Amino acid sequence: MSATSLAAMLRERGLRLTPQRQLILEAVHELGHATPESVHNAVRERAAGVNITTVYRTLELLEELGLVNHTHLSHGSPTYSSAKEHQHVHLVCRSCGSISEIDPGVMVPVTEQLLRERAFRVDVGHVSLFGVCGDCKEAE
Amino acid sequence: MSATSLAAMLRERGLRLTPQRQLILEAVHELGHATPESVHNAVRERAAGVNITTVYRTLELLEELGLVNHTHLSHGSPTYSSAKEHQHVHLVCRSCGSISEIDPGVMVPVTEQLLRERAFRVDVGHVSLFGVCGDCKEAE
DNA sequence: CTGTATGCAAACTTTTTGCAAGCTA
DNA sequence: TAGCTTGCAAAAAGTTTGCATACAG
Repeated sequence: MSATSLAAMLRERGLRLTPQRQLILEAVHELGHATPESVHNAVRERAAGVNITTVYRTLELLEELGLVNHTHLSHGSPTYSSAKEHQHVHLVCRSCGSISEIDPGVMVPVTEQLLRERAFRVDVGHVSLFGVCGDCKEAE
Repeated sequence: MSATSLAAMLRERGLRLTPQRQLILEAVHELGHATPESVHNAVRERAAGVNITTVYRTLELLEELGLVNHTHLSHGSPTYSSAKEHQHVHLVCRSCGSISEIDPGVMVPVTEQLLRERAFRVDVGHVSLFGVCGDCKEAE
């Protein structure tokens, strides 16, 4: 996402491009799995004064624009990630808490069936699958 | 889930069967999609003194025992449901907020592939798929 | 200039923790 | 009786809101 295209998307809605919005979007890209708090920390390294409130408001805005998605990977805070760059499905181990990313291609059979049978269009960038990973399964 | 089998599962771990634990488990069964708050309300109709703290602690316990699962259907509170009775996958429309349940069979291709290729065992009772439902898609 | 965006502070909601008293086994 | 459980209160975490100031266009 370049600054100019972000600016264009904002302007289409009568909204403005601000340093905060650029920095927050960049932070989500760089962090990969970003909670509001981790975004806040990352942004403050570059611009000390940015407020957590602005982070919340901007993440919501970026999600409306379709630039980021959020999902719940564990208890507590939501996790945001870039919508455009390499979408992925999360595998969350409920035993050791590890999070891995897999190619969303694995979901194709499901998404096609749901589209066909229920006219439901799954947002693949939003999928988290919970379960037990190989390492923890051995240890059981 | 009968009271006696709950009692047995608890005793195996040196834990105790209490009225609160029975009521909370029953409430999850009856409610289907139960937030901690809705469980609290349901339980208080039968036993006024039960504290929200106990609801949180008990839901966590019941999840450890494998009797309930939780998932995040939207922003905010987690949603608990019975693990044993008819497992289902949730379809959550991010446009109108509607939640529908589908047969977990739709996930079989995915779960089998992940088990085969990554030794990851998906907990199907825990899956929520976000996207846009047919009605909202028409309206776009 | 106009009106959107931000920072600040405070309120709110949800969840967790510590501890004394109560109750199950 | 022993020690697991509960209720209560307070703290902690996470999120939202109102408003005056700052700033993008």
